[in-house]
Parts: sequence; structure tokens; C-alpha cells
Amino acid sequence: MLKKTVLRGKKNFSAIYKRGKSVGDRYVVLFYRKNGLDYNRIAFLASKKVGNSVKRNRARRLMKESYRLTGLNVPSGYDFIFIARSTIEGAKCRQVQISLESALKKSGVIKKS
RNA sequence: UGGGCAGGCCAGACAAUCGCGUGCUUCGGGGGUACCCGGGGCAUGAGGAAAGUCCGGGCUCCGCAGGGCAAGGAUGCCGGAUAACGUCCGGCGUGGGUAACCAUAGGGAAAGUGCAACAGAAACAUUCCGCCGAAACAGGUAACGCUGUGGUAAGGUUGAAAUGGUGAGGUAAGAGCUCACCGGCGUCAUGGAGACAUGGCGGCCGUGUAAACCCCAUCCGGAGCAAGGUCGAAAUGGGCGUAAAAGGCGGCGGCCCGUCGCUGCCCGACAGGUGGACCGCAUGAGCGAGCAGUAAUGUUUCGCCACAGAUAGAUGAUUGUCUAAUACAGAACCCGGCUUACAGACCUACCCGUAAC
RNA sequence: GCGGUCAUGGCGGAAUUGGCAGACGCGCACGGUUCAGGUCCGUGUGGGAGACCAUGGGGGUUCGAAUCCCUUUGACCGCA
Repeated sequence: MLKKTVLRGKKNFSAIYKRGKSVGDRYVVLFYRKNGLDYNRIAFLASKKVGNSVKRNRARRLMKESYRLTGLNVPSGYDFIFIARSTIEGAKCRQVQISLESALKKSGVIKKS
């Protein structure tokens, strides 16, 4: 993942939380919004509810890996925030991937190809 | 062979494919020749506690980090180790365990103050019940400790604790009043570096609490890598630098000494430091061997260092084989400890019991 | 990174020089009042048959600890 594709800055986050849309699934919650750029910016988050730092790190890694492996055709020009839910503890990568893809489909961003 | 005790060590391994951080290297593209973008190769990439933040340092800044006083905090048997410590090592005392061994905030209560509820006569010198009637005083009887003053802490009651304990002598009754043994205290001698131990002598002997205030001894300036430094877009728009003496004001997060800064006009032309980038930033009180030391540890001896360095934060996924292995858990400036969490695997020494020889 | 506060029955919240823990209120249960319900009045209300055990957990000091000390868990707050 390239540096510019990492979403950062307090302004960006609060803008997406305020004005963006959200969908939830079994393991992840997705916030998304058009950013007006020609590439996507993505953030993976895990709150303290998920557990200690080892559990939070694992949750973020699983989400990253799932996004990397996904076969869906994700269009450019969006900001995404993937947030782990506390149910993610003990989940396998395949399960997280299914959940993440399901969330993306629900959001309506994915164009059927 | 059953149980126990102390210490050490490891913290899944290997292979394949894909993916990430860092360093080196190489290729392609752009370029203002400072660099920027993209791809490949090689190397390397979390812990014993990285954790809690409970202590101690290094480092940086607070003008210097200097002296004194006060306040506050910490530590507290002895000796040693260390950069330092509240840590560690070796001892001493006390307590526990058959033992190996374990635990131990363990200075001072005759410097002073406070507290000790309830109960009890009394919780610093106290007479409620009790005991005595020897001596002295007063009163009284037919007579008598009969009454008061008096003597007495041996016995009773209460309590966590009652004026050293047990026994004997002694006495009017009693009392370390005297003696024996035991406990404490003081003192002397011997041994030891010391805590202390052993022995002699002295009747010197009301309690607990200092993790109550306190006293004594020793130690501590404050803040923290978001420290601090360099370069500096955009926006803002006026402050900044230099400058003698006295006085005044202020800083040095308590005060004093001491010390530093500011304070008119004038002159000069930039200044400030946000988003961001870079440095700080990984060679360090480092690791291994030898030697010295009972040990902690030290070392002017020898060898080794490619050995994480992110900045919303890099270690993951899938498959296969082995296996008992799915525990606790993620570096954020760096070290030394402490404390707490933890599936299990292995090694060493020792103790008790049982059986056989 | 630095620093601080709190935890007591089902709930809120008392009790501090260290001396009977659960005051007081709410809630709940039972009884009374009513034709019935509410209001109101009364009784009870941590666990346990009892002995005793209970102040987030585990130790310690003390005759005695909710209170003092150490350690730990959780919740919350402040500063940069």
C-alpha cells in the first residue's frame, strides 16, 4: 500500500464520520465518502473494545489482508474507513474477507462487472 | 519409585507461494541535476515480560545547576556490589517448616506529644473487692482491728495488654525485700570488619502503638524525546536585534545569597515558527571467552557487532510436514531493576518417605 | 509521556483521630386500608440453619482496618 493511499488527519476523519455514509456487517463497519481524487484513501481501525494491542493489531492486519486479496473491482475516488467490531476476535482471515466484501457490496460502491 | 524444594534455559520448527517496514544495490521514466516516481535483487525485522509505570540513572532543556535555609518526599539490622537505586550479593537477628529451604518496612517508645473504643477500681503511680493490725496518730469497747487515718499490688474481676515469669525464703500482710533458674536492660571481658554471639558482674526492671505525629542518620533542584535542535510553505501583520551607569520591575515554578533579563530616544532590516521535512535515532554502564572474587560484580586480556527503528505506526495470509504446543502478550529516546500475567518443554543440585541391594 | 480521583447490600449514597459497618432515601417482598388499583400506614429486606463470613481482589502493620502501608484489577479525569 502506497503512502498517499493511507488516510490520515483529523479533518479527513471527522468529515467522513459527519458527512459520509456507513454500513455494518458481522466483523467490520465501513464508512465511505467520495474524496474528489483519482485514487482511494483507506484506514483500518480497531478501538480499545477489541482488546489489547496484540488483538487490535491482528484485527487491522486481517482487514488489510482481506482488502488486498479481495476479488472485487473497487472503483477509484473514495475514502474508506474500516472499523473492526469486537466480534472479530478469533475470526479467520477468510471469514473477515467475506464480511468485508459483503460490506462493500452493501455500500453500493461496487459496480457490477 | 512417590512427594517436595531451589536455580537455570526455551517461548513452536521447517518448506512453498503472495504481502509489509528498513538498509544496501540495480534497472526504467521525469527533471530546474537539489531530487522525485515506478519496478527488480540481496540482507534484515518485537519480548521474557516489549506490559504496569513502582523505583533508579543516561540524555536534553530550564542563564549556571553553585552555596545556605525552610517545606515536602524517600530510605532505615551489618558488610559489600553498582553510574545509581527502594535493586542485587554475602551475613546477623526473629518467625515458619521433619528437612532441602522459605518469609522478614528489622533504627529510636527513660526527647516530647497523641491514641488505647467497650469492659474494668485502674490504660503514666491505680485501692473497687480483698489481705494486715507489727509500728505511729485520733476515737471507741466489758473485751476484741472494733472505726478512721494507715500498710499492702500476693489473690479476685475486666481486657489484646495490669507494673518481669516460676518456685523457695521472708513478713503483721506483702513486696526483687532476699535467693535459684528463665526473660529484658545496663556494664565488663573474649571472638568478629560489623550486625551480633558466648561468658562474667550488677537487682537496674509498668505495657502497646512510630505502615500516629515525631526524633536521629542518609539521600533528593524542576521538567520531560510531544525533551531539544536545524530548515522552513500558506496565511497573519509588527515586532525583533544592539546599547554605559543608577534606580525600578521581573525571571531562576518556596525563600535568601548570588546571578541574569527588561526598561527612553536613536540606528538597522526583517521577524515569528503553524502544516510539513530532517536531526535527535541506535556502538551501548553492549555481547561472548579467559582471569579475579564464596557471590553480586569487576577487568589496562582476547574476540564480535549485517544484528528493529516505524510515525495512524512495519511480522500477516494460505497450504503441507513434524509436534503435546491454540499460553501471557507487540518496540515508540535508551539502559539497570522491581512488580504483575503466562500453555507447556527441557536441564541441574538438594531434601523427606517407601522398596530392593 | 507525566499526574490525579474513585470502588461500600438490587440502585443512589452515609459512616474517617483506626473502635458496634451497612445511617438515610429509592426499589423489592409481605400485611393493612379499598369493590379493585394507585396514594397512604406498618413490618421486613447482604449471605448462612448456626458458628460466622461480607467495604473491588491478595497480603501486611495493629488488641482491633471500609479507614494506615504494599501490591493488583477495573472505571474515570486532567496536562503536553
